[in-house]
Amino acid sequence: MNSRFRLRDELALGRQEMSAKFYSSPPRILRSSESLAVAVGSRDAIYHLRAGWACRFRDLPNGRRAIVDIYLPGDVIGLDAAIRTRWSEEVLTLTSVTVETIKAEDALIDFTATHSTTLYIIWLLAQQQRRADRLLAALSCLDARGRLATMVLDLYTRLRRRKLITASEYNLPLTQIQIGSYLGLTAVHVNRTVRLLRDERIVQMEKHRVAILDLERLRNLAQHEAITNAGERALSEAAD
Amino acid sequence: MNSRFRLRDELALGRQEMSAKFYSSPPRILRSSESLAVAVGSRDAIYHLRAGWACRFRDLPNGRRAIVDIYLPGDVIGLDAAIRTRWSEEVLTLTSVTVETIKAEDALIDFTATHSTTLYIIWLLAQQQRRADRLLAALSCLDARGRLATMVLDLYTRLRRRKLITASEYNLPLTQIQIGSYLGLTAVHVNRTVRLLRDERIVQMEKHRVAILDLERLRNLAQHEAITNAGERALSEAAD
DNA sequence: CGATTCCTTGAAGGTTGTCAACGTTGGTGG
DNA sequence: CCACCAACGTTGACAACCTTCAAGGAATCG
Repeated sequence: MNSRFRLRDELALGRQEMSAKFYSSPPRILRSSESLAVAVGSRDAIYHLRAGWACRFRDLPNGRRAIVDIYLPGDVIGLDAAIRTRWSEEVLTLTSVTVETIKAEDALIDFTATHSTTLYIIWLLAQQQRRADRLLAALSCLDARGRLATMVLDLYTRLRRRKLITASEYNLPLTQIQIGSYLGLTAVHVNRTVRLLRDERIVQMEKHRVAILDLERLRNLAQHEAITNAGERALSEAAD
Repeated sequence: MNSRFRLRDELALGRQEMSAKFYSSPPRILRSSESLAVAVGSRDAIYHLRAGWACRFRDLPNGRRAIVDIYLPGDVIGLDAAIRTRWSEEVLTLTSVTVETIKAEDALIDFTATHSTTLYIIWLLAQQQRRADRLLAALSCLDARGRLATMVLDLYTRLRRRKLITASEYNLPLTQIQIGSYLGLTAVHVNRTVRLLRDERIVQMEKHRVAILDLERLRNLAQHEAITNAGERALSEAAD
């Protein structure tokens, strides 16, 4: 139990230290729909998203695109890319964005020199994996309604945890085409499903604005069990 | 360029050091279809799979199961779980298995004390993320044939890279139900798709035995571009 | 050698994709 | 300020893919 709290403190410390490192670099402002790598001019860089949204995607030869992750303000991008062997993925801004940048090679050596930042990096990578697993389960097991519910709920939870919103309403800067790429659906069917959820008075989505009307039914659709262990939630929030 | 090779060496070193740490623990033998956490009696442990296959999955309240990752001999399991906040996932053996185990709390502190093992951990986590991303893209963009092709090709590549096979043929200890859970399909449809690929003389699958008959068409189905950069492949193999 | 699990196959129905057309919005330049 | 253009959103009809249900056969394990 004791080591739990020590871990919590280490992570919080690691986050602060990392934040400080990023803060010493000049922030850059990017427009919407820009490629991070192209805009910054380097492929091996680590980014700290200070404001705005971004996404990581994969283009297939057949012309389809899969969005594999969505980044919110506060997220760190490219930690794994620094070591990643090949690069079949890119990061695109979804809104105009403010990022702090560090050259990957310097950064990784730098970060791993300190124990707390090392742990924080591992924690960040684990979080990212967790997001991927959740999306994977949704794509694998749920129909369009369930997937959309999962996305709405996930983003809601992340925004709330980070105190970027307080109400059950937020801005979603994704086109229906992009939502489709994220959920493995066509834009047409996303449209139909959005209408469905609105008619059922579960979620209202229009003009990049999302309002959750019935959180319980939304959780149910997303097959998301809402059991929360207070102690572990504290850990998860400590470093966020 | 120079730092590339230094990184390669660091990773190889980290792998050796970690291997040695695992080697000092008594190996355990588990039967097929056992839960790792239950069998070992601890939830927060890190495993080194010395022999056999395993998988990580997520059960949804509606009774469906999503297999989110497959582990092969040589894989390290549970690195992220050590720090992971909650545990909605479990690991199940697919065959009888030999594992080396380390208590997570000790291990993480131990591993992150050395720079090379730290880098190796990050590399392992990045690899795992990469697998998840590939699967995500397959589920999102491909139909049943494409997904099955992706799985067959992925496992083939991993086994080959690790020198566990040399021919284009290998043992696949998954039932069609499990393949379905992995690819987001029903067992019935997996069955039909297997037949399809066999009739087209692309892949032969029967009795847990896979034989690739036409690698090029398989790559095509999986929408997998086969560009390989020699230098980066060397990096990827160094630590594998 | 039961008994269970897994594989296999057919028929029917549901979900999602495709195609096509039109309305809406937002940005740009005349 | 308006006109234009290019995305994006919306809707309907139809086809394709996949699931469900059902039942029988094969394999595996105690």
